[in-house]
Amino acid sequence: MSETSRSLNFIEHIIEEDLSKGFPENKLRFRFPPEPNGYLHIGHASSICLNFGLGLKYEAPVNLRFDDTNPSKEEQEYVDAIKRDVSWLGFEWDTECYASDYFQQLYDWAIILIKQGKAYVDSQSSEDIALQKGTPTEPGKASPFRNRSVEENLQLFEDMKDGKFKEGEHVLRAKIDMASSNMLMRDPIMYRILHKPHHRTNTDWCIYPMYDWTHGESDYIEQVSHSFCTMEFAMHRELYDWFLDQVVKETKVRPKQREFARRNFSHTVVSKRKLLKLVESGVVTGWNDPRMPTISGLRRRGYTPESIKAFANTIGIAKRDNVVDVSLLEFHVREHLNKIAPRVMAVLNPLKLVITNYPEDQEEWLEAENNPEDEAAGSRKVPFSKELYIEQEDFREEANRKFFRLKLGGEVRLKNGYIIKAESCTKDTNGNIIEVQCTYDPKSKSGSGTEESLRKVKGTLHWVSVKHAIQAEVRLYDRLFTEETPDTHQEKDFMDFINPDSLKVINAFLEPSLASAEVGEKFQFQRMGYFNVDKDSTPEKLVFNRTVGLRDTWAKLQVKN
RNA sequence: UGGCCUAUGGUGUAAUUGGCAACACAGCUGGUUUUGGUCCAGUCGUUCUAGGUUCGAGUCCUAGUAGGCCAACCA
Repeated sequence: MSETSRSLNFIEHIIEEDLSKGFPENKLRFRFPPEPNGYLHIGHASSICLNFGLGLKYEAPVNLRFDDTNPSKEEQEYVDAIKRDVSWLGFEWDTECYASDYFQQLYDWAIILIKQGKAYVDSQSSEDIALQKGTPTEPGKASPFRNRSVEENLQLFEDMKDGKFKEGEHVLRAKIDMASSNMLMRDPIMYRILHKPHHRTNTDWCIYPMYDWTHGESDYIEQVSHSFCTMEFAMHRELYDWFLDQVVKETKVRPKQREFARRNFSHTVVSKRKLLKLVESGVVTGWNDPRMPTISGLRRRGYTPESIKAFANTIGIAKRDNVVDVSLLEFHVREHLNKIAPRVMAVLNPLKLVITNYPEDQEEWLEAENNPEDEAAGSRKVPFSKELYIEQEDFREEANRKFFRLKLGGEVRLKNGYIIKAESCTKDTNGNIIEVQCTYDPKSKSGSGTEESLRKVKGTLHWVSVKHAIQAEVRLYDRLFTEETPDTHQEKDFMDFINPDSLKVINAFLEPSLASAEVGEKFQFQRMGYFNVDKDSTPEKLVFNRTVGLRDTWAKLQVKN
């Protein structure tokens, strides 16, 4: 689809309208402003694609700005992870910025506000301040310190900065309107004292600016034209504008905040607080656990940047509440992986198959196509012999016509190999089938062109030669939560809905070509799904993650019956 | 009981700004296929409610209903 024919989302409409009203296109500038207090998740991917996508569309710079005003939650590890994730998605930021770079400017502006009588030092406890704030239906009451003299405010604020007070002793507040229907306008706090080292400014500061005082001014300093954030900040816009009013010069671009709805996804949570809890409680192995909806988790799971970006484009951007079904994300990985992933054969649940009329010591290396979707992918050889593994689910003693797989007396093709017929099977003392005996038609070899090779049989099975197979650990993932919306129940905690079977580790048998597979490499295990090599993998012990299964109409039929 | 935001198929978004409600996913039915994959064809189903303006309303107005957000020295 061409860029020009695509319909615009409401954000693009806003930009187009500004442009048509005369805003110069070369002054367009955007930013992606994460707080480095956790890893980026799939919801952030939407925001990243929005902002950087806009940058690409209008050839405008996009800054990566870390909103690092709270040293008690923020860490360098998160900064590094965020940069890695944005880059991995394929975006390039214009300037790497930090709100902490603006601490001095913010401080200087705060002094001006104090001098203008628009800010004051409040020396009450946070409890008292909260009490005076009123409620949504009742106006707040003025602080007894609201009318301190400018001189006193200046002195106190300087002393705050100089570390003469303990945490919580004083705060700097903007003097706005204690009766505003918008609670955020009731003299919001601009600075608090925090005797904590910051990951960038270390102990240079012991007063830290609050979000509202920082964000709009940072946008202004960077000359960001359009500042997009999620809906929960809608009420903050009035304050954003008020703070901007105090500093803007008409010769410069005045940033405009607009809000869009955050993305919710079925069967998972997307809130850094909740994701942190999953990490800290040990439910998952870390922020990059393949079950996590984080960008690092998806990357490790085997998702591609292309698939995530295509997904983000498809779900678009709007203002209403939403729950995006994971199947849409899965569709996009399958779509991409189908085009690029080499096909290989791997047996996840082995059942031994013995070809009774195949010579004991014979082996053949059969030609196998690497990717039917990509001729350039070429082909490889896979070893065939008398004893093979097939999937347990692919054999039944008896079955109806709907079962296209192997059954006693029935025929099936072994992918890239021969047509076989099941003759008998043996069971253990518990009645479990442990081996199937079959015969093969030597003339039916795939690609040989013989009449027999052209015969149509309904089923085709993947297989692996027992003697040539290599073993690997395979990690099968399922959704992390059993509930579609685990965090929307009033009485239950989202942790109550954790799926105990979200990870299943098995030992699988793979065709030998996989021995040299490298970390991150992606494959389609034919008829099984898409898999990639996990970072835990070593040449001695391969480890694969299942990214996503294939679309499985057979499984659907089974569920119905 | 205050303020702000939102409401279009099962899900997510569109609708040339007042002019035949469209796209993708999911579902269902067939076809092709040496992957029950891919691909192809078909099918299902929608403007929260009630009024109003208009030749004409998803779009504008009024009232209602439902959902989300707001009383952190978090962002």
